[in-house]
Amino acid sequence: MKIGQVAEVSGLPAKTIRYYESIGLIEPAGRTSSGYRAYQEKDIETLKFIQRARSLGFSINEVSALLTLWNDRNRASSQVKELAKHHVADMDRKIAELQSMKNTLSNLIEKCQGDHRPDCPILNDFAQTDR
Amino acid sequence: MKIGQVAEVSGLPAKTIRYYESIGLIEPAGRTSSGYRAYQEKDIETLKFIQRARSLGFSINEVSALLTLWNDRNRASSQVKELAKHHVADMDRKIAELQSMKNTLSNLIEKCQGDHRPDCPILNDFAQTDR
DNA sequence: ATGAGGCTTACAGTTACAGGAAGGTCAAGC
DNA sequence: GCTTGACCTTCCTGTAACTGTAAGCCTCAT
Repeated sequence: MKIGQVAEVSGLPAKTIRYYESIGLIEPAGRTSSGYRAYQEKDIETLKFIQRARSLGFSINEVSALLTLWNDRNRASSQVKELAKHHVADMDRKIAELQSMKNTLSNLIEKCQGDHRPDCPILNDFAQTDR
Repeated sequence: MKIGQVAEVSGLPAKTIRYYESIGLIEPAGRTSSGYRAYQEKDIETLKFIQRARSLGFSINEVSALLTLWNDRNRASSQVKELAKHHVADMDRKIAELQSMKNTLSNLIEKCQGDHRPDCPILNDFAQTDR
């Protein structure tokens, strides 16, 4: 299979697949006689695995760790669980931060008339020096 | 005031202040005879404004727009409100995305024993080819 | 054999800075 | 007068995870 088809079935852009190879996340693919990348079933499964993990927000480094665990028949499931829990904790932190920023800004928006007049509580708040 | 003190009162690292100058977000600061940046009260207010806007998650580009609006005595408050609402919508999207990823992963985590045994529903799910 | 579309590499651009090197400046202390 | 240490300067590199673009092969159908 050539990279274009692999891109379709894996859900990852061809460009991204080449990138993953370039940073060493995946093994260099085999090549046809003319130099095109040639993928095996196993490679495609790996790329699908990566796509799935990335879509859940794991970083490339985390995905790399997950791949290692996946390929280690004897790993303890606790290792995977720990990694996943860390990631959930990260997401929780980000959600809380976004929520807090959103709440603050929403409050300011409510106070702003939003008409043709220049007076704006949002800008006034940003400009407030004593907070 | 020199950049170090400005960093303290504005809450922005000196490095960041220089960076903002380099990308044109703020006007180049004045200089002392020996070449150090010298800041006026107005500059400091601007930097505080930027810090506040950035802390609410506005991008540099958005902050730039906000600064322009702030300096335009005749802008309509509706312009500011629109910009802010866009940003809240962005944050809402991000929150929803994170929440969805978190829910999916949390479900998988619950199913994983997390003990010394290798069997792991999380990895199994990632490896699932038919989804 | 020719044209379309897929593949190749390589390099630049994105966002918002942080780290570090090499060197100039300033105030205080001996 | 000199040194020391803190602060300042510019310049370059690195980060995360790609995306865009250019210039040039390869393949296949007509």
